[in-house]
Amino acid sequence: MTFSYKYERPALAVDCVVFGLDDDDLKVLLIRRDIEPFQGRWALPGGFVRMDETVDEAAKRELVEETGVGRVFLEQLYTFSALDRDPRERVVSVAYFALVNLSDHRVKAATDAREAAWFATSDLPALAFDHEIIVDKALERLRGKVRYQPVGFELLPPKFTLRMLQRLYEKVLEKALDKRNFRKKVLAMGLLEELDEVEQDVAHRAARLYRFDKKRYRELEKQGFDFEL
Amino acid sequence: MTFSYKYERPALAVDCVVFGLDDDDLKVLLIRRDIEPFQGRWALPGGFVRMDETVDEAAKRELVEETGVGRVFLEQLYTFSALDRDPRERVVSVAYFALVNLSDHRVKAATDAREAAWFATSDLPALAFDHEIIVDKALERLRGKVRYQPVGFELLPPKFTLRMLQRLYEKVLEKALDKRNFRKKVLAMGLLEELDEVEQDVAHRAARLYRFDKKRYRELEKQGFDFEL
DNA sequence: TCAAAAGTGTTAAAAATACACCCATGG
DNA sequence: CCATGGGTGTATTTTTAACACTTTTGA
Repeated sequence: MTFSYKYERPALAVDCVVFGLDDDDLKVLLIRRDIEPFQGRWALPGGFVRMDETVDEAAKRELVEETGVGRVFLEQLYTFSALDRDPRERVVSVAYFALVNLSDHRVKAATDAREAAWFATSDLPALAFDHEIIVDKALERLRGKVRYQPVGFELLPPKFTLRMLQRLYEKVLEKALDKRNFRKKVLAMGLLEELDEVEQDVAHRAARLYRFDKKRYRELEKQGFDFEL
Repeated sequence: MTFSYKYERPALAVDCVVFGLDDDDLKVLLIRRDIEPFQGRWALPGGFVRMDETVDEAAKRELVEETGVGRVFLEQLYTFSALDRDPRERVVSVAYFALVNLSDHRVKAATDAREAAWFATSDLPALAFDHEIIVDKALERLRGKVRYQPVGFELLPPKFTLRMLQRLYEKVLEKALDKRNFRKKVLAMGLLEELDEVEQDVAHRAARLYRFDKKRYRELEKQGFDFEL
């Protein structure tokens, strides 16, 4: 069966830039292509948009299908449409960027049918299509966003130490931050719930755990509060 | 002649939210639809993407064709893909937002073959398709952007008074600003070139004209300078 | 007892805010 | 001469930046 149109149309796809943070680096989730074009190369998870789903839904679906990653922060990034971005035919792709708590997803991605792996943003392999450009755009967006929206927390487990939070900001913004000033500022916002728990299994004094108070943030937001770090 | 594909594909369109500023208000450029669906309703300028152009190019082209607006600030906004956004068939639309100096374009738009007109953002008519949602998204983006990128100048003539600049920020951000503090801050950035000219034909003391120094901005930007107002 | 990171305050500089009057110009 | 907006400075508060030592814990 085929579908006929009066005018020629590009194919429509989605691609997802999934960021995760581990002890060392900010990472991106890639899958290895098992078909041409770019067979064997690493690429962003993605695929074609179906007629019964929005592009948001397509991005979510592809993410689950290809990497097992579900229930994560996912936001539309940019639409890429260079005429030759796919050698087969004209494909316009709506890119998304996602933030996940890497420790939740480390295993899944590695055990999926298709080879999937995390790569440090500072050390990416050659990518298929225009995916390097897409990753660059996503990084730029993440760096801009993290400063005035509380999206960084999506990269951490629900309970985290202030040190983990600071490292996150340092990795994303690529600059060192002063510990005391950072703690002062972040606590002054009143968005962190101080828990009666400390981290486990560390070879030194255990740090207190905190939780991001989403409810409180939404309240403050309504009152015109601007997150800023 | 028709084009056949193995899988069904949505049509791909672009829509442009063109902002202009006049003495009273922030305005949006709309055109009146002369065909169904939504015949007679006001809508955003836009149209279908051709196979030999990127979506950026399509947006530029449609803007010129439908409104005569060319050489303006134009930036991709968001891609809209709700299944029922067009009653005829599935159409995915990449929205753009544009900033123009309204005094340059006031006449052109009005004399074009198709009826085009500027509407205050605070008083829009009922729009075709999901165009109200698109305008809202564009407004949100403009408000966010104007504070940390020098895009506001695109809404002014090349030579402007500080009062005009302040009014721009007040209209876009929807809040009053203190005159002295505003002038201090904006001049302290060192991005305004003070001209040896004053405004003409005003019924009171004429204000000095300034020009935005784009070259200087790009230099500072390279050195890590962040515009902020 | 050592290594590693947790936790904690103060001071100085810079930036943001609040605020009011005289001046120049054209009608 | 009056109405309109142009142009200007200071004091206060708030925010940011710089900076170092003691404590806790597990190995």
